[in-house]
Amino acid sequence: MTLESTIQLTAQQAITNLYHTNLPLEQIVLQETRKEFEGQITLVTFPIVRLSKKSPEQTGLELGEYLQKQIKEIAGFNVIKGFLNISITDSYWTGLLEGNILKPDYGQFPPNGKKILIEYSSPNTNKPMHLGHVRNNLIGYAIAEILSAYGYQVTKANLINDRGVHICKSMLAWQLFGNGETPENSGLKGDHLVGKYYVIFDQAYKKQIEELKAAGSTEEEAKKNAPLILQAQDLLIKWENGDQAVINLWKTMNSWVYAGFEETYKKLSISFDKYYYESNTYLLGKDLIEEGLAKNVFFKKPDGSVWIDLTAEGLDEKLVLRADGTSVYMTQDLGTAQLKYNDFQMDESMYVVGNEQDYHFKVLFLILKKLGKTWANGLYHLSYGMVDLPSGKMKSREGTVVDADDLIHEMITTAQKRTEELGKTAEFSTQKKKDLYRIIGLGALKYFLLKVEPKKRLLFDPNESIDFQGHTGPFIQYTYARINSILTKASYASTNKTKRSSTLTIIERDLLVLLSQYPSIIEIAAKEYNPAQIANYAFELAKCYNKFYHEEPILKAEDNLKQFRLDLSAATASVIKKGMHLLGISVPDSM
RNA sequence: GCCUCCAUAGCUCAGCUGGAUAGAGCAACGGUUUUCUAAACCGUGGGUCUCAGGUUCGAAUCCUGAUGGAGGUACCA
Repeated sequence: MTLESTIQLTAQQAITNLYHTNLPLEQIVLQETRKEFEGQITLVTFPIVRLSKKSPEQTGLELGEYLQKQIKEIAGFNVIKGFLNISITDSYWTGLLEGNILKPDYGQFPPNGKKILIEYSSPNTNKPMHLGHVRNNLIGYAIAEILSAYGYQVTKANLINDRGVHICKSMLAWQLFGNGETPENSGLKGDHLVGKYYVIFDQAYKKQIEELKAAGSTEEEAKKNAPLILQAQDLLIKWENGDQAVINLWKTMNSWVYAGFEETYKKLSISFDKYYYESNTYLLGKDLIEEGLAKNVFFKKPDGSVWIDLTAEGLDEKLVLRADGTSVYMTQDLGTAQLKYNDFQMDESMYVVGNEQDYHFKVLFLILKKLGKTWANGLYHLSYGMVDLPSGKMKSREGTVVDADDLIHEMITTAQKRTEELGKTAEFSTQKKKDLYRIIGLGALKYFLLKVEPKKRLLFDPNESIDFQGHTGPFIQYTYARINSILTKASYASTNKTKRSSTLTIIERDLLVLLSQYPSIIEIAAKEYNPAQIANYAFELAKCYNKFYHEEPILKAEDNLKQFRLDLSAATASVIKKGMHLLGISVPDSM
């Protein structure tokens, strides 16, 4: 049991004994004591005043005395208005170091027996990834790590959108204009090569539309009748019919894209346990349509199309199967949801997908519930905000995208430049430098994207480089490197007993209090599905350590104190490393 | 039209199960290096928490409405 819950329970007991009434536990509010007051834990006594029928001050005093008598870790208290500020003994805080914080599994919750499947990334194979995908990848990966630390058994899945008319557009453009270009003979990364033809298609298509309009067609007719779009649609039909030549081309071009994606994932240290391919799942779901018709969840319109009426839920009617019997997005997703459940029997299934699809997922989950799928209650859409540029939304076809590979490269280059300017790495080996620049550059990028709550939209200005100072990844990495340097110089080894002869300094205690909060931060991040909680905590911790580092000598302290401060430093380094690891960010030994 | 989400310092963001004087970083200005890594630390200035009501001992936080912004509302995905 944590000290906080002990205080809560004892306070509840105190209310029963002193005032002869009961107060539910959740109404006993504890918060961190604000810096300007003495104490570490504060009990808000306003809600209790109406039970005690005494002034807030008197109530606070009575509760404080009761708590101090019952709980040996309480060293003292003070009352200011409706706030009972409780001071905890130094030995409690120092005891946490060896007892908890320095243990290798600090922050790892025991298994909770629940399985969760997290689908994220889910790229299309017609173009390379951009900054929006990077945000998706990082959020998905971080959530997987956080939930894993919280005790879930996590499976990371990637559903690749590898078929459809958009893929055929790239294929067609390559056939028409490619002249046999391959990643090998052009030196282009596979996904970029395919993306290039996607853009070429679009340009040529637009040109045809203009020509048709000039010849008297309406915009709509032109879009529909342009030869290129007809050819692309023809290609899709051939693909669906298994035309060998088309399938071969599709396989070849997709293999280029996969090689490209793997490279990007590797650079981002993103990984998956399970891949689904839409080419294997796009026909699923039709049996669920039959099931829904039989259960009268769906209805058929005269033209044969199948719908669900959600007007009672405040939504619209939604198409689930086309009149010609072919699937729509919803059909596939229904089938894929069932497939995932058949594969894993998970308790929860998460989709990390942008907020532009909020409505789709609302409907998807609702339909599955209406179909009577009990597992549908475990479905969750982790909806995140779009990454916008100052000019607005990124659009692949208009070239207003921040390319993932370009950005990663730029970040690493910038990291190199900054580091060399500081001149600290002169004697590093070439390999060590290379690793370091990668760690710092990616640390800056990942932190930048993860420190913002997922649901909020994110503004990225390509003209303003991502910071390396202040509230950034490199700041935290630097703090780690600094600690590592001290520990190395001291040939640090953890002892079994951390003793602190004199009283703790304020900053030492602040640091210990922060360190003690790490597990509860993980819990909050896991419950909120919010990696930004971890990111902001790591920053607070690093900031607090830097202050400590400036205020107190470590290596020059006398033996007992020195060992304590080394333990404190080691604990901080360990928590920083773990926290950053949850975000997929590495920390360097020196920088 | 209807639905959903967002609005906090010049900029980027924390804080939101209601609690003390609303916090960081960047940018601006000033200071700290014979001392463990200055990617650091300390200080100054900067706020009608979009607006208007309501709930209450207490509202940035909850409720209602308005305004502004984003997204959705396709036999696209």
